[in-house]
Amino acid sequence: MAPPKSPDHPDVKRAVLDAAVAIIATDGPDALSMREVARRADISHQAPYHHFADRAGIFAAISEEGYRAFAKEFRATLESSANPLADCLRTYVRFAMEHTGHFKVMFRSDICGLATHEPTRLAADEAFLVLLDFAARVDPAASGGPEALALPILLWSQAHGLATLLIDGPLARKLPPEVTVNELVESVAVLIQRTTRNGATSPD
Amino acid sequence: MAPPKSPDHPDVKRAVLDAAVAIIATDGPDALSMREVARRADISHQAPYHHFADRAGIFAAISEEGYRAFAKEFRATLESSANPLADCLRTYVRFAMEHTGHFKVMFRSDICGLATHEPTRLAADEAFLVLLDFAARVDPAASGGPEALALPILLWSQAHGLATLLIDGPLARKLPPEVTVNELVESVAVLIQRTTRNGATSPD
DNA sequence: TATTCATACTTGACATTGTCTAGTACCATT
DNA sequence: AATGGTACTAGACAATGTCAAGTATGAATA
Repeated sequence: MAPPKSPDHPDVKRAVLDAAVAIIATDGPDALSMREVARRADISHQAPYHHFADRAGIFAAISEEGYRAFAKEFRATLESSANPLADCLRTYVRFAMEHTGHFKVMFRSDICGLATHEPTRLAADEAFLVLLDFAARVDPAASGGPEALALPILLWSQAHGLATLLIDGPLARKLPPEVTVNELVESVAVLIQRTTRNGATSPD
Repeated sequence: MAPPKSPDHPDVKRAVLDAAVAIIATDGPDALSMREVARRADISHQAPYHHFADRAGIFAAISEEGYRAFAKEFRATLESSANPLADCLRTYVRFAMEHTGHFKVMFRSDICGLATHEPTRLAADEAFLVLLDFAARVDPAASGGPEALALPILLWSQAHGLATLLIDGPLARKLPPEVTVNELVESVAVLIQRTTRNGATSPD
Protein backbone atom coordinates (compact mmCIF):
# COMPACT_ATOMS: atom_id res chain seq x y z
CA MET A 1 0.00 0.00 0.00
CA ALA A 2 2.44 2.62 1.22
CA PRO A 3 5.61 3.25 -0.81
CA PRO A 4 8.63 1.16 0.23
CA LYS A 5 10.69 2.57 3.04
CA SER A 6 14.41 1.96 3.24
CA PRO A 7 17.55 3.95 4.14
CA ASP A 8 17.81 4.77 0.43
CA HIS A 9 14.25 6.03 0.28
CA PRO A 10 13.99 8.19 3.36
CA ASP A 11 10.57 9.49 2.45
CA VAL A 12 9.64 9.94 6.09
CA LYS A 13 12.43 12.44 6.52
CA ARG A 14 11.24 14.16 3.36
CA ALA A 15 7.67 14.18 4.63
CA VAL A 16 8.77 15.74 7.91
CA LEU A 17 10.62 18.50 6.12
CA ASP A 18 7.74 19.16 3.74
CA ALA A 19 5.26 19.34 6.58
CA ALA A 20 7.55 21.67 8.51
CA VAL A 21 8.03 23.94 5.52
CA ALA A 22 4.27 24.09 5.01
CA ILE A 23 3.66 25.02 8.64
CA ILE A 24 6.34 27.69 8.57
CA ALA A 25 5.10 29.15 5.30
CA THR A 26 1.61 29.74 6.66
CA ASP A 27 2.04 30.20 10.41
CA GLY A 28 5.69 31.13 10.80
CA PRO A 29 8.60 29.31 12.46
CA ASP A 30 7.26 29.88 15.96
CA ALA A 31 4.21 27.75 15.23
CA LEU A 32 6.33 24.70 14.55
CA SER A 33 6.32 21.89 17.08
CA MET A 34 7.53 18.33 16.66
CA ARG A 35 4.06 16.95 17.25
CA GLU A 36 2.37 19.30 14.83
CA VAL A 37 4.90 18.33 12.20
CA ALA A 38 4.22 14.65 12.83
CA ARG A 39 0.48 15.24 12.64
CA ARG A 40 0.75 17.00 9.27
CA ALA A 41 3.10 14.33 7.91
CA ASP A 42 0.65 11.68 9.13
CA ILE A 43 3.22 9.80 11.16
CA SER A 44 3.55 9.03 14.83
CA HIS A 45 4.59 11.82 17.17
CA GLN A 46 7.93 10.15 17.74
CA ALA A 47 8.90 9.49 14.13
CA PRO A 48 10.46 12.93 13.52
CA TYR A 49 12.92 12.28 16.34
CA HIS A 50 14.50 9.48 14.32
CA HIS A 51 15.64 12.03 11.75
CA PHE A 52 16.02 15.24 13.74
CA ALA A 53 17.15 15.80 17.27
CA ASP A 54 14.70 18.60 17.89
CA ARG A 55 13.06 21.69 16.44
CA ALA A 56 16.45 23.29 15.90
CA GLY A 57 17.53 20.29 13.86
CA ILE A 58 14.57 20.69 11.53
CA PHE A 59 15.19 24.41 11.19
CA ALA A 60 18.85 23.83 10.38
CA ALA A 61 17.97 21.25 7.74
CA ILE A 62 15.40 23.54 6.17
CA SER A 63 17.70 26.52 6.00
CA GLU A 64 20.50 24.38 4.62
CA GLU A 65 18.17 23.12 1.93
CA GLY A 66 17.04 26.68 1.34
CA TYR A 67 20.54 28.07 0.94
CA ARG A 68 21.44 25.35 -1.53
CA ALA A 69 18.31 25.79 -3.61
CA PHE A 70 18.73 29.54 -3.54
CA ALA A 71 22.36 29.40 -4.66
CA LYS A 72 21.38 27.05 -7.46
CA GLU A 73 18.49 29.11 -8.79
CA PHE A 74 20.31 32.38 -8.36
CA ARG A 75 23.41 31.12 -10.14
CA ALA A 76 21.33 29.74 -12.99
CA THR A 77 19.65 33.09 -13.45
CA LEU A 78 22.92 34.94 -13.20
CA GLU A 79 24.64 32.80 -15.84
CA SER A 80 21.84 32.83 -18.36
CA SER A 81 20.79 36.44 -18.08
CA ALA A 82 21.70 39.41 -20.25
CA ASN A 83 20.20 41.74 -17.66
CA PRO A 84 21.31 40.32 -14.31
CA LEU A 85 19.97 43.12 -12.17
CA ALA A 86 16.36 42.77 -13.20
CA ASP A 87 16.42 39.00 -13.59
CA CYS A 88 18.14 38.33 -10.28
CA LEU A 89 15.76 40.61 -8.45
CA ARG A 90 12.93 38.65 -10.00
CA THR A 91 14.55 35.37 -8.98
CA TYR A 92 15.06 36.56 -5.44
CA VAL A 93 11.44 37.58 -5.06
CA ARG A 94 10.18 34.45 -6.77
CA PHE A 95 12.27 32.28 -4.48
CA ALA A 96 10.85 34.01 -1.42
CA MET A 97 7.30 33.50 -2.66
CA GLU A 98 7.70 29.94 -3.89
CA HIS A 99 9.80 28.76 -0.96
CA THR A 100 8.34 30.91 1.77
CA GLY A 101 8.83 28.22 4.38
CA HIS A 102 12.55 27.99 3.66
CA PHE A 103 12.92 31.71 3.23
CA LYS A 104 11.42 32.54 6.62
CA VAL A 105 13.93 30.29 8.37
CA MET A 106 16.98 31.22 6.33
CA PHE A 107 17.02 34.79 7.57
CA ARG A 108 16.05 34.26 11.17
CA SER A 109 19.50 34.23 12.73
CA ASP A 110 18.24 32.76 16.01
CA ILE A 111 16.86 29.60 14.44
CA CYS A 112 18.56 29.16 11.06
CA GLY A 113 21.33 27.09 12.62
CA LEU A 114 24.20 28.97 11.01
CA ALA A 115 26.14 29.03 14.26
CA THR A 116 25.51 25.44 15.30
CA HIS A 117 25.05 23.38 12.16
CA GLU A 118 28.19 23.05 10.07
CA PRO A 119 26.59 21.97 6.75
CA THR A 120 24.11 24.80 7.06
CA ARG A 121 26.94 27.25 7.41
CA LEU A 122 28.69 25.85 4.36
CA ALA A 123 25.53 26.12 2.30
CA ALA A 124 25.07 29.71 3.41
CA ASP A 125 28.66 30.56 2.51
CA GLU A 126 28.12 29.18 -0.95
CA ALA A 127 24.98 31.25 -1.38
CA PHE A 128 26.86 34.35 -0.32
CA LEU A 129 29.52 33.72 -2.93
CA VAL A 130 26.86 33.74 -5.62
CA LEU A 131 25.68 37.07 -4.32
CA LEU A 132 29.19 38.44 -4.66
CA ASP A 133 29.37 37.16 -8.22
CA PHE A 134 26.11 38.87 -8.93
CA ALA A 135 27.40 42.21 -7.65
CA ALA A 136 30.60 41.81 -9.65
CA ARG A 137 28.49 41.25 -12.72
CA VAL A 138 26.44 44.39 -12.06
CA ASP A 139 29.51 46.55 -11.56
CA PRO A 140 32.89 44.87 -12.14
CA ALA A 141 34.69 48.07 -11.20
CA ALA A 142 33.34 48.02 -7.65
CA SER A 143 34.50 44.49 -6.85
CA GLY A 144 37.97 45.50 -5.69
CA GLY A 145 39.10 47.55 -2.75
CA PRO A 146 38.11 47.69 0.90
CA GLU A 147 34.54 48.70 0.22
CA ALA A 148 33.90 45.82 -2.12
CA LEU A 149 31.00 44.69 0.03
CA ALA A 150 29.04 47.88 -0.30
CA LEU A 151 27.42 47.07 -3.62
CA PRO A 152 26.50 43.43 -2.89
CA ILE A 153 25.00 44.47 0.41
CA LEU A 154 23.03 47.26 -1.22
CA LEU A 155 21.68 44.95 -3.90
CA TRP A 156 20.95 42.28 -1.34
CA SER A 157 19.12 44.74 0.88
CA GLN A 158 16.98 45.96 -1.96
CA ALA A 159 15.97 42.48 -3.05
CA HIS A 160 15.48 41.27 0.49
CA GLY A 161 13.40 44.22 1.52
CA LEU A 162 11.08 43.83 -1.41
CA ALA A 163 10.78 40.08 -0.88
CA THR A 164 9.98 40.27 2.83
CA LEU A 165 7.49 43.06 2.30
CA LEU A 166 5.77 40.86 -0.23
CA ILE A 167 5.59 37.62 1.75
CA ASP A 168 4.52 38.89 5.13
CA GLY A 169 4.59 42.63 5.20
CA PRO A 170 1.84 45.14 4.61
CA LEU A 171 2.61 45.07 0.91
CA ALA A 172 1.39 41.49 0.71
CA ARG A 173 -2.24 42.44 1.34
CA LYS A 174 -2.25 45.59 -0.72
CA LEU A 175 -1.68 43.82 -4.01
CA PRO A 176 -4.56 41.89 -5.63
CA PRO A 177 -3.29 39.06 -7.90
CA GLU A 178 0.14 37.65 -8.65
CA VAL A 179 0.31 39.32 -12.02
CA THR A 180 0.79 42.71 -10.49
CA VAL A 181 3.59 41.32 -8.33
CA ASN A 182 5.59 40.66 -11.47
CA GLU A 183 4.87 44.14 -12.72
CA LEU A 184 5.89 45.59 -9.38
CA VAL A 185 9.18 43.72 -9.41
CA GLU A 186 9.69 44.89 -12.95
CA SER A 187 9.28 48.56 -12.16
CA VAL A 188 11.39 48.32 -9.02
CA ALA A 189 14.12 46.70 -11.11
CA VAL A 190 14.03 49.65 -13.48
CA LEU A 191 14.43 52.05 -10.58
CA ILE A 192 17.35 50.13 -9.12
CA GLN A 193 18.95 50.00 -12.53
CA ARG A 194 18.70 53.75 -12.81
CA THR A 195 20.29 54.44 -9.40
CA THR A 196 23.04 51.90 -10.04
CA ARG A 197 23.78 53.18 -13.50
CA ASN A 198 26.93 55.16 -12.75
CA GLY A 199 29.73 52.63 -13.01
CA ALA A 200 27.48 49.70 -13.85
CA THR A 201 27.89 47.72 -17.03
CA SER A 202 24.99 48.89 -19.11
CA PRO A 203 24.44 46.80 -22.24
CA ASP A 204 23.70 49.78 -24.51
CA MET B 1 1.63 36.94 58.83
CA ALA B 2 2.72 38.05 55.41
CA PRO B 3 3.83 41.67 54.90
CA PRO B 4 1.09 44.05 53.76
CA LYS B 5 0.41 44.09 50.07
CA SER B 6 -0.81 47.23 48.35
CA PRO B 7 -0.17 49.04 45.05
CA ASP B 8 2.48 51.00 46.93
CA HIS B 9 4.17 47.85 48.24
CA PRO B 10 4.31 45.63 45.17
CA ASP B 11 6.43 43.01 46.86
CA VAL B 12 4.91 40.27 44.75
CA LYS B 13 6.25 41.89 41.61
CA ARG B 14 9.59 42.23 43.36
CA ALA B 15 9.49 38.59 44.41
CA VAL B 16 8.75 37.51 40.86
CA LEU B 17 11.71 39.47 39.52
CA ASP B 18 14.02 38.20 42.25
CA ALA B 19 13.01 34.60 41.62
CA ALA B 20 13.46 35.06 37.89
CA VAL B 21 16.90 36.60 38.34
CA ALA B 22 17.92 33.72 40.57
CA ILE B 23 16.77 31.14 38.04
CA ILE B 24 18.57 32.90 35.20
CA ALA B 25 21.76 33.31 37.18
CA THR B 26 22.06 29.58 37.82
CA ASP B 27 20.30 27.89 34.92
CA GLY B 28 20.25 30.54 32.20
CA PRO B 29 17.36 32.43 30.58
CA ASP B 30 16.11 29.38 28.73
CA ALA B 31 15.27 27.63 31.98
CA LEU B 32 12.79 30.30 32.95
CA SER B 33 9.09 29.51 32.85
CA MET B 34 6.22 31.41 34.40
CA ARG B 35 5.33 28.49 36.63
CA GLU B 36 8.87 27.89 37.83
CA VAL B 37 9.12 31.55 38.74
CA ALA B 38 5.87 31.36 40.70
CA ARG B 39 7.07 28.24 42.48
CA ARG B 40 10.30 29.88 43.58
CA ALA B 41 8.51 33.03 44.65
CA ASP B 42 6.07 30.87 46.60
CA ILE B 43 2.99 32.31 44.93
CA SER B 44 0.27 30.82 42.80
CA HIS B 45 1.12 29.91 39.23
CA GLN B 46 -1.11 32.71 37.98
CA ALA B 47 0.19 35.53 40.17
CA PRO B 48 3.08 36.50 37.84
CA TYR B 49 0.57 37.20 35.07
CA HIS B 50 -0.84 40.11 37.06
CA HIS B 51 2.48 41.90 36.72
CA PHE B 52 3.94 40.57 33.49
CA ALA B 53 2.24 39.56 30.28
CA ASP B 54 4.61 36.66 29.66
CA ARG B 55 8.22 35.48 29.79
CA ALA B 56 9.27 38.28 27.47
CA GLY B 57 7.75 40.82 29.86
CA ILE B 58 9.84 39.50 32.72
CA PHE B 59 12.98 39.51 30.59
CA ALA B 60 12.35 43.07 29.50
CA ALA B 61 11.83 44.22 33.08
CA ILE B 62 15.00 42.48 34.21
CA SER B 63 17.16 43.92 31.48
CA GLU B 64 15.71 47.38 32.04
CA GLU B 65 16.54 47.09 35.72
CA GLY B 66 19.97 45.81 34.75
CA TYR B 67 20.74 48.67 32.39
CA ARG B 68 19.71 51.23 35.01
CA ALA B 69 21.73 49.64 37.78
CA PHE B 70 24.69 49.26 35.49
CA ALA B 71 24.60 52.88 34.36
CA LYS B 72 24.37 54.00 37.96
CA GLU B 73 27.27 51.91 39.25
CA PHE B 74 29.41 52.61 36.23
CA ARG B 75 28.84 56.35 36.42
CA ALA B 76 29.61 56.37 40.13
CA THR B 77 32.88 54.60 39.51
CA LEU B 78 33.72 56.85 36.61
CA GLU B 79 33.12 60.06 38.57
CA SER B 80 34.99 59.05 41.69
CA SER B 81 37.98 57.36 40.11
CA ALA B 82 41.45 58.71 39.44
CA ASN B 83 42.18 55.67 37.29
CA PRO B 84 39.00 55.11 35.27
CA LEU B 85 40.34 52.34 33.08
CA ALA B 86 41.21 49.94 35.86
CA ASP B 87 38.32 50.89 38.12
CA CYS B 88 35.69 50.70 35.40
CA LEU B 89 36.94 47.35 34.25
CA ARG B 90 36.66 46.18 37.83
CA THR B 91 33.14 47.60 38.08
CA TYR B 92 32.08 45.93 34.85
CA VAL B 93 33.32 42.54 35.98
CA ARG B 94 31.90 42.95 39.46
CA PHE B 95 28.52 43.89 38.03
CA ALA B 96 28.50 40.79 35.86
CA MET B 97 29.34 38.56 38.82
CA GLU B 98 27.03 40.17 41.35
CA HIS B 99 24.11 40.61 38.97
CA THR B 100 24.61 37.57 36.80
CA GLY B 101 20.89 37.09 36.32
CA HIS B 102 20.48 40.58 34.94
CA PHE B 103 23.69 40.44 32.97
CA LYS B 104 22.76 37.27 31.12
CA VAL B 105 19.55 38.85 29.88
CA MET B 106 20.92 42.29 29.07
CA PHE B 107 23.14 41.00 26.31
CA ARG B 108 20.89 38.38 24.76
CA SER B 109 19.44 40.44 21.94
CA ASP B 110 16.65 37.95 21.28
CA ILE B 111 15.15 38.22 24.75
CA CYS B 112 16.37 41.47 26.29
CA GLY B 113 13.37 43.36 24.93
CA LEU B 114 15.32 46.23 23.41
CA ALA B 115 13.24 46.12 20.25
CA THR B 116 9.84 45.73 21.87
CA HIS B 117 9.97 47.38 25.28
CA GLU B 118 10.33 51.14 25.14
CA PRO B 119 11.54 51.75 28.74
CA THR B 120 14.10 49.01 28.30
CA ARG B 121 15.46 50.74 25.22
CA LEU B 122 15.69 54.04 27.04
CA ALA B 123 17.57 52.46 29.92
CA ALA B 124 19.98 50.83 27.48
CA ASP B 125 20.57 54.12 25.71
CA GLU B 126 21.43 55.75 28.99
CA ALA B 127 23.89 53.01 29.82
CA PHE B 128 25.52 53.44 26.44
CA LEU B 129 26.00 57.16 27.06
CA VAL B 130 27.91 56.36 30.22
CA LEU B 131 30.14 54.08 28.20
CA LEU B 132 30.87 56.93 25.79
CA ASP B 133 31.73 59.19 28.73
CA PHE B 134 34.07 56.54 30.00
CA ALA B 135 35.89 56.32 26.67
CA ALA B 136 36.11 60.12 26.48
CA ARG B 137 37.67 60.08 29.90
CA VAL B 138 40.23 57.47 28.87
CA ASP B 139 41.24 59.36 25.76
CA PRO B 140 39.61 62.76 25.23
CA ALA B 141 41.42 63.20 21.93
CA ALA B 142 39.68 60.22 20.37
CA SER B 143 36.13 61.37 21.13
CA GLY B 144 35.76 63.47 17.98
CA GLY B 145 35.68 62.48 14.36
CA PRO B 146 33.98 59.71 12.42
CA GLU B 147 35.77 56.91 14.24
CA ALA B 148 34.75 58.13 17.65
CA LEU B 149 33.12 54.80 18.39
CA ALA B 150 36.26 52.75 17.93
CA LEU B 151 37.69 53.31 21.39
CA PRO B 152 34.45 52.83 23.37
CA ILE B 153 33.75 49.66 21.47
CA LEU B 154 37.24 48.35 22.05
CA LEU B 155 37.04 49.07 25.78
CA TRP B 156 33.56 47.62 25.96
CA SER B 157 34.65 44.47 24.15
CA GLN B 158 37.57 43.95 26.47
CA ALA B 159 35.51 44.33 29.60
CA HIS B 160 32.63 42.30 28.22
CA GLY B 161 34.83 39.47 27.05
CA LEU B 162 36.50 39.15 30.40
CA ALA B 163 33.18 39.33 32.25
CA THR B 164 31.43 36.70 30.16
CA LEU B 165 34.41 34.37 30.31
CA LEU B 166 34.29 34.67 34.07
CA ILE B 167 30.58 34.09 34.63
CA ASP B 168 29.94 31.19 32.30
CA GLY B 169 32.96 30.53 30.19
CA PRO B 170 35.79 28.08 30.69
CA LEU B 171 37.64 30.65 32.74
CA ALA B 172 34.98 30.43 35.43
CA ARG B 173 36.01 26.94 36.47
CA LYS B 174 39.74 27.39 36.14
CA LEU B 175 39.99 29.92 38.95
CA PRO B 176 39.73 28.73 42.58
CA PRO B 177 38.45 31.56 44.86
CA GLU B 178 37.17 35.07 44.22
CA VAL B 179 40.35 36.66 45.48
CA THR B 180 42.23 35.63 42.41
CA VAL B 181 39.46 37.07 40.24
CA ASN B 182 40.31 40.49 41.58
CA GLU B 183 43.96 39.91 40.91
CA LEU B 184 43.17 38.73 37.42
CA VAL B 185 41.10 41.82 36.68
CA GLU B 186 43.91 43.90 38.09
CA SER B 187 46.56 42.48 35.81
CA VAL B 188 44.30 42.61 32.77
CA ALA B 189 43.66 46.27 33.55
CA VAL B 190 47.38 46.89 33.56
CA LEU B 191 47.71 45.26 30.16
CA ILE B 192 44.88 47.29 28.68
CA GLN B 193 46.35 50.42 30.15
CA ARG B 194 49.62 49.69 28.45
CA THR B 195 48.08 49.10 25.02
CA THR B 196 45.88 52.17 25.33
CA ARG B 197 48.66 54.41 26.56
CA ASN B 198 49.35 56.31 23.37
CA GLY B 199 46.96 59.26 23.47
CA ALA B 200 45.40 58.30 26.80
CA THR B 201 45.38 60.65 29.75
CA SER B 202 47.97 59.17 32.05
CA PRO B 203 47.95 60.73 35.54
CA ASP B 204 51.75 60.99 35.82
C1' DT C 1 16.79 -21.87 6.55
C1' DA C 2 16.76 -20.22 11.13
C1' DT C 3 18.76 -16.77 14.55
C1' DT C 4 20.31 -12.61 15.72
C1' DC C 5 20.38 -7.82 15.68
C1' DA C 6 20.01 -3.05 14.48
C1' DT C 7 17.11 0.46 12.43
C1' DA C 8 12.66 2.74 11.80
C1' DC C 9 8.71 3.35 13.58
C1' DT C 10 4.32 3.07 16.79
C1' DT C 11 2.00 3.42 21.06
C1' DG C 12 1.09 4.71 25.62
C1' DA C 13 2.15 7.27 29.71
C1' DC C 14 3.95 11.24 32.27
C1' DA C 15 5.46 15.75 34.01
C1' DT C 16 5.47 20.45 32.60
C1' DT C 17 3.86 24.44 30.41
C1' DG C 18 0.67 28.20 29.05
C1' DT C 19 -4.04 29.50 29.30
C1' DC C 20 -9.01 29.68 30.44
C1' DT C 21 -12.42 30.06 34.02
C1' DA C 22 -14.26 30.71 38.39
C1' DG C 23 -13.76 31.95 42.92
C1' DT C 24 -11.97 34.68 47.16
C1' DA C 25 -9.97 38.39 49.96
C1' DC C 26 -9.18 43.08 50.48
C1' DC C 27 -9.51 48.00 49.86
C1' DA C 28 -11.61 52.35 48.53
C1' DT C 29 -15.83 54.58 47.25
C1' DT C 30 -20.19 55.99 47.85
C1' DA D 1 -23.70 48.77 54.51
C1' DA D 2 -23.53 47.95 49.55
C1' DT D 3 -20.59 48.28 45.42
C1' DG D 4 -16.93 47.56 42.49
C1' DG D 5 -12.27 47.08 41.14
C1' DT D 6 -7.69 44.97 42.06
C1' DA D 7 -4.63 41.21 43.44
C1' DC D 8 -4.46 36.92 43.98
C1' DT D 9 -5.71 31.64 44.49
C1' DA D 10 -7.29 27.26 42.70
C1' DG D 11 -8.85 23.85 39.42
C1' DA D 12 -9.10 22.13 34.85
C1' DC D 13 -7.58 21.68 30.03
C1' DA D 14 -5.12 20.95 25.76
C1' DA D 15 -0.57 20.82 23.98
C1' DT D 16 4.25 19.87 24.16
C1' DG D 17 8.64 17.32 24.89
C1' DT D 18 10.31 13.10 26.65
C1' DC D 19 10.80 8.43 28.55
C1' DA D 20 9.90 3.49 28.13
C1' DA D 21 8.26 -0.49 25.89
C1' DG D 22 6.72 -2.79 21.98
C1' DT D 23 6.50 -4.13 16.79
C1' DA D 24 7.96 -4.74 12.05
C1' DT D 25 11.38 -5.13 8.59
C1' DG D 26 15.47 -6.08 6.42
C1' DA D 27 20.41 -7.39 6.52
C1' DA D 28 24.09 -10.16 8.50
C1' DT D 29 25.52 -14.39 10.36
C1' DA D 30 25.56 -19.25 11.44
